[in-house]
Amino acid sequence: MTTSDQPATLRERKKLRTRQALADTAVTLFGERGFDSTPLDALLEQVEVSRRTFFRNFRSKEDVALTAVKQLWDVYLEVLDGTKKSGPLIDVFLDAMLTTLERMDEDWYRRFPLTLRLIADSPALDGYTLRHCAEVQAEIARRLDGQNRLELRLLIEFFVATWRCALDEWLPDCVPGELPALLRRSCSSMNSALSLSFPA
Amino acid sequence: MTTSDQPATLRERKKLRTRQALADTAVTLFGERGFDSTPLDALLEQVEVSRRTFFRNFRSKEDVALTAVKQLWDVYLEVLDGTKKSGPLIDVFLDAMLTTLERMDEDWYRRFPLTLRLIADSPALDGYTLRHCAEVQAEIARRLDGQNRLELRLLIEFFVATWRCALDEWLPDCVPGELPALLRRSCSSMNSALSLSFPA
DNA sequence: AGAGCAAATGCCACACTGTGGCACTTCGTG
DNA sequence: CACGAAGTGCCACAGTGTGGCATTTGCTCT
Repeated sequence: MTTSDQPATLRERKKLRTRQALADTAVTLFGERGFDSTPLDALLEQVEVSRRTFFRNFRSKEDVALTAVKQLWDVYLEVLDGTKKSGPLIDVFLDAMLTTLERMDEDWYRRFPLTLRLIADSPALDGYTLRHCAEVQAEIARRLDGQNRLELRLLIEFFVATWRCALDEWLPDCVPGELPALLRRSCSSMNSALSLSFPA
Repeated sequence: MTTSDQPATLRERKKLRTRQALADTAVTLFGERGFDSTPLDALLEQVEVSRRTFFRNFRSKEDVALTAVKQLWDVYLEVLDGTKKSGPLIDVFLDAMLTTLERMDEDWYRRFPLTLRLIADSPALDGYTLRHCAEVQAEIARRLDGQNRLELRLLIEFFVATWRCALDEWLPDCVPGELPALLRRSCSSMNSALSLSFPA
């Protein structure tokens, strides 16, 4: 479960509520009408906030649509920080993601698949997501900063790529319980992928 | 050297010239004033074409800035098609890229580093590039479509990621002759990256 | 409880990207 | 030389994102 620390002040709670309302309405509204073909104004009208307010809460139209993705990686970085990093790094990365998936709540498992479908349908959104992944990867590298930077960088790239492959296989059905197994399977295929020969 | 097949008709040559002028001026102009902070109008004014004409030649402002990147991958796909695909697939991918690098002409080696710096300075451009890479990867997968799709997909992801890592190391100096060696080194680090342990 | 303060919001205007319609020029072709 | 087609320019418009400024709303201190 995600730690939902409620802010004390009423003002902050109110702001958080509009943030959630925007993110929540975004995935459903964009899901119904398409991300590219839905004007931002449609979202603003439905949530009843002004453009000014929206852009104080989110950087862009893409940003609000990808809230679920960002939440995942935020939790992932937290989990990674609280992990004793020993043994094969790939296992560290994998275990951290499995733990992260356990921590996400039910509502997230409702919004995340919707978000993935938005991404699959919109190249612009996909590019934005990939860029976000790149930032997360840089952040991971920064926190683990060791000697062999090239190999570390490569491993991080490989892991995130493997994660995205697992998501692609998960996408059609999006049964929450199946995702960990798919991720494990992808990770266990990494080595044999490298030694793949042609023809098969 | 890139195959510069000149179109017979005068009209097509003219159109091609404006295309090249736009792409060429774009990298230098954006390089001087920054991609995000340079209005498209500045480019149009310098090349003396209307917006209408520009958007018939390029999909977006990002598109014209990334011409060199697209050219690289276009050639890469050609080379890959003309390669006898046998043995370890990773070597096939690597060799194809080495061949591709040999085929690019001098002017490309002037524009490509400029483009990389643009990308490094602009998140939006970076996202667009990553998205383009994803499309290329899908295209590669389509052409090799074999049995074990997951592992093939993984390998392609890994290779392109490794290529991008090599580019990052190449970026500071951008000496054309050094790129192949950097790419070889990155590729030869792939296996050890997977078995990386912590602490180092 | 009331006054003052700071944060959040809404409204307005603007810059920039990208698209579609339409007229005009220019090139290719009979 | 004339006709058709491709290319181009001009114009207007939708949509995204930003900044200024007044107003409201919640917080805090007396």
